Amino acid sequence: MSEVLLPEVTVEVPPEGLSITEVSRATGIGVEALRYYEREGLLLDPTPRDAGGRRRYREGDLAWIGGLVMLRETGMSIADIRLMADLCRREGTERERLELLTRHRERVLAELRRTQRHLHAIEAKITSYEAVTT
Amino acid sequence: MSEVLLPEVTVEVPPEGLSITEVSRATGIGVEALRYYEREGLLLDPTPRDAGGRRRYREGDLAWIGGLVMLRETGMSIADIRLMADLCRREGTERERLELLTRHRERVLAELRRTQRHLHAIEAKITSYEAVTT
DNA sequence: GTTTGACCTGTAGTGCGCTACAGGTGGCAC
DNA sequence: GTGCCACCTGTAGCGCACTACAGGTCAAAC
Repeated sequence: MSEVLLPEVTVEVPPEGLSITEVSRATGIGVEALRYYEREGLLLDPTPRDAGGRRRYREGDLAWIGGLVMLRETGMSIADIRLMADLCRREGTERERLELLTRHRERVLAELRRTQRHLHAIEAKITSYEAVTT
Repeated sequence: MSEVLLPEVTVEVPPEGLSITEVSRATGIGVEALRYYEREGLLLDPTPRDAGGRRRYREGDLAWIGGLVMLRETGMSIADIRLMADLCRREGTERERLELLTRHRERVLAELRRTQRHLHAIEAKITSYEAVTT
């Protein structure tokens, strides 16, 4: 079975899991950043280890990391992601999770709209330069 | 005459210009940041001063700052904005300015599309939580 | 058995973009 | 003339999110 990590990324996860370097390559997150996220409590639970103490990421770990990437890349702070992880560890916190996500969505939407406005202005400038440089 | 600073912000600029605090309020940029931008060579030319050495921003200064805000808020680095300012001080650099802007537009567009993809995923999650918490 | 290399922990350092003083000046209000 | 306040310069400090060691372990490769 293969795991949909991000809309544009799919990974095959063998039964023994993936090494940290493999996850890094699949997600685009650096190895040090992956360890940092774990240290900071951003993962749902500590990554399972093999006999030698090395991290082995399973499908569930990958799924969570996929979500984490989306939150990070849309600008959610480390502190808020930790909050989300803390909530997801406790049952009956669905309402709070929903609130956190909803507030995040509002911020992302506002930022998206602002960027689009600015983009239009930038494109107008580009057009005027194109007229000059032809 | 009133100046269109940003698509959503218009300022009345008196003939003697605006003080740094007034510009700060109009643009949302902090006073310290405005001084920092000037120090870093992000302004087209040093802001004109009154007899006492205080900055007095005129329409032209405001127009440039409006553009600067758009570049910053779409994620252009301080270094690249300085580059743009350097180019705009020299004539015959229109082609380079166009290139810089075009590369920036590509980055902004890519980021915008990624954010939109992530937003869809976040909204799907929100929907599923809404189903649970009703 | 030793070399190689990927991994580990713990801690210190980095880059960016501000932000916060400290210490001083200029001009108006009273 | 003395408060007071907004402004000035110069420099130091900060918050965030990593990133880079140093020094060590473990397992397979030779």
